[in-house]
Amino acid sequence: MAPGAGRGAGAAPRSVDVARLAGVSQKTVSRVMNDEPYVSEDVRRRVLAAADELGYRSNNAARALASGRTRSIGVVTLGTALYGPASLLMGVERAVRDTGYALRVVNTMEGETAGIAGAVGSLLDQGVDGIVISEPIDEPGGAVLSARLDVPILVLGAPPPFAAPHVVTAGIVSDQMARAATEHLLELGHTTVHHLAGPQRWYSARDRLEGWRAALAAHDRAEPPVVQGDWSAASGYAAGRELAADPGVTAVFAANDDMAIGLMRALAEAGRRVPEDVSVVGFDDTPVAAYVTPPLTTVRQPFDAMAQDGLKLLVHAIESPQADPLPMTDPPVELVVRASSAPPLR
Amino acid sequence: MAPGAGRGAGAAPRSVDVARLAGVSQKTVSRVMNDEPYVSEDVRRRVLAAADELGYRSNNAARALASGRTRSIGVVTLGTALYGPASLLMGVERAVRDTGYALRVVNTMEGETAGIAGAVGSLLDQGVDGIVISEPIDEPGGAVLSARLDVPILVLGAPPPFAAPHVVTAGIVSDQMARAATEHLLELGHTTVHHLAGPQRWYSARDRLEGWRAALAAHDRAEPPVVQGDWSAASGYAAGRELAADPGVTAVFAANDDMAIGLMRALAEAGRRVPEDVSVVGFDDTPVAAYVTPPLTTVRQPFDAMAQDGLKLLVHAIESPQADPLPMTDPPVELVVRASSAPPLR
DNA sequence: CGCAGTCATGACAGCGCAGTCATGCATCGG
DNA sequence: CCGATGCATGACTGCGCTGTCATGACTGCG
Repeated sequence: MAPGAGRGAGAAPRSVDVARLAGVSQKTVSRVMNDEPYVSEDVRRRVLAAADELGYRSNNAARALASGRTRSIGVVTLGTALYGPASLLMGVERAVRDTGYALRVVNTMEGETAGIAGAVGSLLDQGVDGIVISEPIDEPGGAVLSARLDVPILVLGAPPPFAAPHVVTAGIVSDQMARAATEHLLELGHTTVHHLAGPQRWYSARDRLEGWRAALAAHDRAEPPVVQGDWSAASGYAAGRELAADPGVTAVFAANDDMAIGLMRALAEAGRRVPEDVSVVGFDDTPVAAYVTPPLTTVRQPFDAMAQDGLKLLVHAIESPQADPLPMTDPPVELVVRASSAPPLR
Repeated sequence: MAPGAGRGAGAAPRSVDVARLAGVSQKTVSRVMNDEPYVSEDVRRRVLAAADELGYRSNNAARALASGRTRSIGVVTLGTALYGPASLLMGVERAVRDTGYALRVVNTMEGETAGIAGAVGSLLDQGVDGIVISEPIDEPGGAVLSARLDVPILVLGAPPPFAAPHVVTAGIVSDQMARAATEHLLELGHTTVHHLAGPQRWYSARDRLEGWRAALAAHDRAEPPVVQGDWSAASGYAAGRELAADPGVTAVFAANDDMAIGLMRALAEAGRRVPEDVSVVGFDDTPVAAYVTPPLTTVRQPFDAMAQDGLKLLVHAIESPQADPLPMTDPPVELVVRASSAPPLR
């Protein structure tokens, strides 16, 4: 920084420049900018006018340094365009913006070395007041968080994959939804329901598996072997070729819509009609679910509500560190029945 | 800030703490942390060991304040989970991370008052070294950027919707791809090709329209009326009911896969077979495109490559403000031919 | 009328880092 | 053998803001 450089015309205006123009002290400008009390209306107006004239924007770095708070929240997501995670991320962005915080994003990829803990670390390096971990997955070696974790963490869609203080969780409703989906098929008259599961490293996949299992148990049904997929339509297709060969399969609950779509294609190719021969239920209600052949019965998740509820908790934890955590409300779930599920032919 | 509070055990360590432990000056710690030259190997090791022992992380706000750079890049996206924009956002995240910058995200929603200019403003408030605008749309009143825009901007997937200095653009290849898709249908022997367009506020929608138009013109074909959709499968379905009623329609190029899927469903319901009666080509190659009925011929966009190329330009503009802009390389495009397109029956 | 209380404002310091410059020590060439 | 050069390091300062405290003006009340 050249000491005698003066401040060229290009330099961004600072609060003292505004202060000078408004004829007040720099501190008063700060008061106005932060909506602090004890500023007369007259002064407030003058300061705002001066700020506007100069095109003043307060310097965030300086504010963060002086106040010790960055007013930003970091999000860790899995770097995938899958409908569920992507929708949840959009919901989080909206919810964060509503709270007045800024958003920083770090993705992790499956199989990446640093993983979730690395992503959290990079957010802490950047300086955030809180962290959201969206749909975490299990990682090899387990996620070990920095011991000096001093910001609250919200884990969305799963119980935290690690032990840490200040952790709140929201939006664990998959199992109830999965159970509802399975029971829908049982109530249609199917003897049992097969499950096309997501990758078991994902909590949401395990959760849906549990919901399916609970529904079968509640109705005293035998539990057929689980078929594994990886969320992709391709894996659903592969699973479908297997299931199509088994005439005992009359109903399948897939852990997401993409797999359900791949599954239906394999069934069609094998000459098994949906829903006459096999009923299929998906999960997510992706935008195309209603328009594939046949239209897919599926479960709609309230991503926005989950994100909003969760962020309320997080912001509460940030701004009232001492207070008790807020109670969770379960967001509304919806089973959308379409043509892919029907009573079995007899 | 309590003056006499001392620094409790809970306080985050600062560079002077590291310096004290390593027996060097605070400035030397700064040198080591920033990989500056003129530090002996011995000292470097001692400092790193001390930092590790204390769990030191440099304070980003202080660094930004002292250096005048935040080392972060802001992204403005449309807040949608649509496959295309979401994939591009993921690509941008990865590319930003590769450059060593942090990422801040602000969404805009269609119809939101603040719009793109507001999102850019909020990023400038936060302090970013560069801005990426991903798939901008036209806004009512036009986007007027702050006159005091002093950071470079990268517009991804469109020419900038506003005039501003320091703007670079990348990834405008939709029209070529759309043209290729249309020509694929013409070469199969179709007399003409109908177009199911995206919302015309989106540049990418207009671009695909232009490509389609160019292909028809190059082959001296009449240009049938354009059908309007909004990217959704529902709008594709609505358009499909219209098109199905017209026996002259034998080939349709849809501006994205979701609309193509809705379209195919409407055709099926109307008793028009795909591809025997009507060929359909989509755009995006969403994960389910290969598994719908029939599997969809579509165009695959190189989102990651677009993001990486674009960010290379942006970082160059950030770090070498004087230098000429880097040349653009066109990323690879791919037409994926599947069963939804075939020669017309005669 | 005098004192306490409230409101409105300013002076000052310090947040934790990087930039600038000074300094001390080793190395080299003539 | 001595000045010129290069390397390694430290002292000091300031980035632009917020927190704390001091100060003065104004209000109400006994």
